[in-house]
This record gives sequence, structure tokens and C-alpha cells, in this order.
Amino acid sequence: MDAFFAAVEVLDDPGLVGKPVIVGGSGARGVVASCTYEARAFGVRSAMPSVRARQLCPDAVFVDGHYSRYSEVSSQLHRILQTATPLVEPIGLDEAFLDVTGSLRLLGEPVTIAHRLRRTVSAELSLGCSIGVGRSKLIAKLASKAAKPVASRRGIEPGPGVVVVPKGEEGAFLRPLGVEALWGVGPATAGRLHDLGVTTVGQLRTLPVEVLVRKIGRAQGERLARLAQGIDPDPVVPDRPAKSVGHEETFAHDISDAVQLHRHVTRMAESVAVHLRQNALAGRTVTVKLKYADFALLTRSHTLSVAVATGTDIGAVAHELLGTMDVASGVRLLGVSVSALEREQGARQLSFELGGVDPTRRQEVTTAVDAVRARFGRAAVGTASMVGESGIEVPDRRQSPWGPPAPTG
DNA sequence: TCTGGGGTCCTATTCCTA
DNA sequence: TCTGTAGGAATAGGACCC
Repeated sequence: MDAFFAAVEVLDDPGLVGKPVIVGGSGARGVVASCTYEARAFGVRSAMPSVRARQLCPDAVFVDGHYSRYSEVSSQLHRILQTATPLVEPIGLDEAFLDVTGSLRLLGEPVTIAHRLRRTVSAELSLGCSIGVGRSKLIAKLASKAAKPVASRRGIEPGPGVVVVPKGEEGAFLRPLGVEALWGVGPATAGRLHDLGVTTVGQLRTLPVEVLVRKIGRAQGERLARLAQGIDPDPVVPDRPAKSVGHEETFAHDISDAVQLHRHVTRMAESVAVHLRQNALAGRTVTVKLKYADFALLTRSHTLSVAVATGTDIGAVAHELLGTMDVASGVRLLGVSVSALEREQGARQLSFELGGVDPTRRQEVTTAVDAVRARFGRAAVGTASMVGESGIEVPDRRQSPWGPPAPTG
């Protein structure tokens, strides 16, 4: 999808049409989650600190993200894509890979399917999208990028919408691209490749694999060498199971008060637990993540013998972990996540092992709490330790525009 | 410029066990 | 019983993606 979050905001507020709109990052510590092409013409980009975005485009309209709304539109998009093939692999909310091999006889050539999908998305969602067609996910992904509009100081040039890379022309398509175009090459890897004098995919293709492996490691080196040759055997996999579920927040101001941090841990553990239970999941490994004022990251994790899915159980481990970490110098970001996931049927209450509250009673309470929150919002009910001066603490949306809004009623 | 939040994957190190 | 070693799991951190 083209500028997805921003496009949805413009769709929901016609007063924003034609304006530079920036989603997210309204606080001092925020970054741009998405922006319209009008904002991109000023040099604003996703992931850019909002302070910088404001400098580049002082007249931009900053709006908070509405994640649940994007999720809703994403579901509608998914339904449209499903009309072309059941083999749809979502990548985030606004992208997906489709394997249309089995649909050719019924729906025509891939390029025909692409144009039809584009028309349907435009007609039913009033949103723009760009589609790349190729024989692998890598080529399709890069082709879709080439299909997108381009915004620069000179203005906004509409993209072709659909770009097809025919069989046999993958090499010619890839060679002139910068190495950064390849999946898995970010600033760090790009820097190492530049050290080798390699800046384009064409140059990368001539580099011996052993040289690449020495520079960036076995797995990534071999993978990158294959990608540069246009070899990407990764299939389209619908319904990839989640491997971890987490929640993290950057605070408006650094926190060095341990009591306050533990209160946040309780709330985040509860939030992760709700997400797990909504997806019938439970996990064995609990991880706590801290980011200090100097951006140094620290993680501590612990693996349990049984999978857990309640805020109390996740929180118990997270509190233990936080207790081993130094917070006196001030914490910028705090996160709690759960991995080593399994389906919830296999999960038991940790308190059952440790000898706590009757697990049946606890399950009843947990179910009831979920029901109350579903109806009245997250702030409606919580544990005593989550209570701050102004009631049960839920994230301030000015600081964390990502979660769905917490109703106050 | 000065860096969010939700994730995945990879690598190196440490610890435990055979 | 002690030591060395190899392999696997756990742990911690880094890079990357949308």
C-alpha cells in the first residue's frame, strides 16, 4: 500500500487531502510512522525523528496513529487479495506476497491479476497500492518498490502502479540497484559491503562467496550471495505462526524510580498476556528490555518449564528480571516480551507449580477481566500495583501513539 | 537528524550434561 | 574422581524489516 497509515488518515478526514500529513511522532521523542507523498516531497521519511520532520516541513499536519483502524482496513485489503489466491502471506499491515501460480487458468496472467487487484483496492478502499510481479518474493518486492510514486523537491511523480520483471530478466533488473535494496542489507551490512568496494548488486554478484562470508558471517553471506543472483527459494507461506509477543514503551522522561518501573512492568505484562490469550497462545521465555539515556540496550530473559499466559505469571518473572538490572541511571525505554510460544491448551498456570491461588479460580478471574476490558477498555480494571495517582495507568497516547486508544468511560 | 513499536533472524557466549 | 570435549539449550546482543 502507498503511504498506508497516512492514506487512511486522509481518507477518514477529507480536510487533509493534498496536505503534508505525518502520522505518529507528535511527542518530543517520537518518529514518523508514515507520511503522505506531499510530506515526502519535503524530504520527510518513515522512521525519521519527528523533530527533524518538523524542521523539514514546518507546515505538516501531525496526527496520532489509529492502529485499530489500520488493522480494520488491513483486514478488508486481505479479503480482496484472497479473491486472487488463498496463498497470501501478509508482511505487516500493508504488504503481502501472493503466489498466483494456481490461479493463472482461472484469472489470467499475473499482470492481469495485478491490474485487477489494483482497481479493486482503489474502488473498494479508495486507497492506492503498487504491485510488483516476479518469479520470487525478492523480485516481486523490488518490482513493487519500482511501481510506487516518487516524491522529490520537484514534486510528486505517479508511479507505474504495476511493474513486471519477466523470467530471464532478473539479472538486468537487479544489477544497477544499490546493495541496500536487497532484503537484509541495512546500514551496518551496507557499510561492511562498502568497505569491500561493493555498492551495487552487480558488483556483489562478482564477489566470491567466501569473501562475503568472512565479512558478514556464514548465514547472511550465503543468503546475500544467492539474493544477488536473483535466487530466492523462500515460498509464500500463509498463516506464519507468531514467534513472540511483546510490548515496549519509550517514556516521555527517563525513569530512575524502581517502584515506578515495576508498576509499568505489571501493566505491560498484563498487556502482553491479553494479546497472548486473544490469540490462544502462551509462552515459556519472558524477556525484559531496557534502553538507557545513552541508548545502550540491555535484555534479560528467563525460560520457564511451563508456558504461561497471565499477567500475574509473566509479571512475576519480569519483576525478578528487572530486579537484577541497574535502573538508577535512568531508563528511557522499558519492554516486556514472551517467546517460545505454544498453543494455550498446553499452557498451565505458573502459580500451580509454585503453589499459589487455586488455578481454576484464577482462570475464572482472568476470563472475567478480559471480558470487562473488552467492553469498557483497559483502564476499567487492573491489579492494585497498576494504580497510580490518577487511577489505573494506561499508556499516554501522546507518548505511545501505537496502541488502540484506551476508552476513559 | 538522533533515533518508536512490534516483530524476525542470526551470532556469540555461557552453562549444563553426557 | 578429575579433566577435557562436544553438543544442545539458554541467554544476550545486534541487525534488520514494516
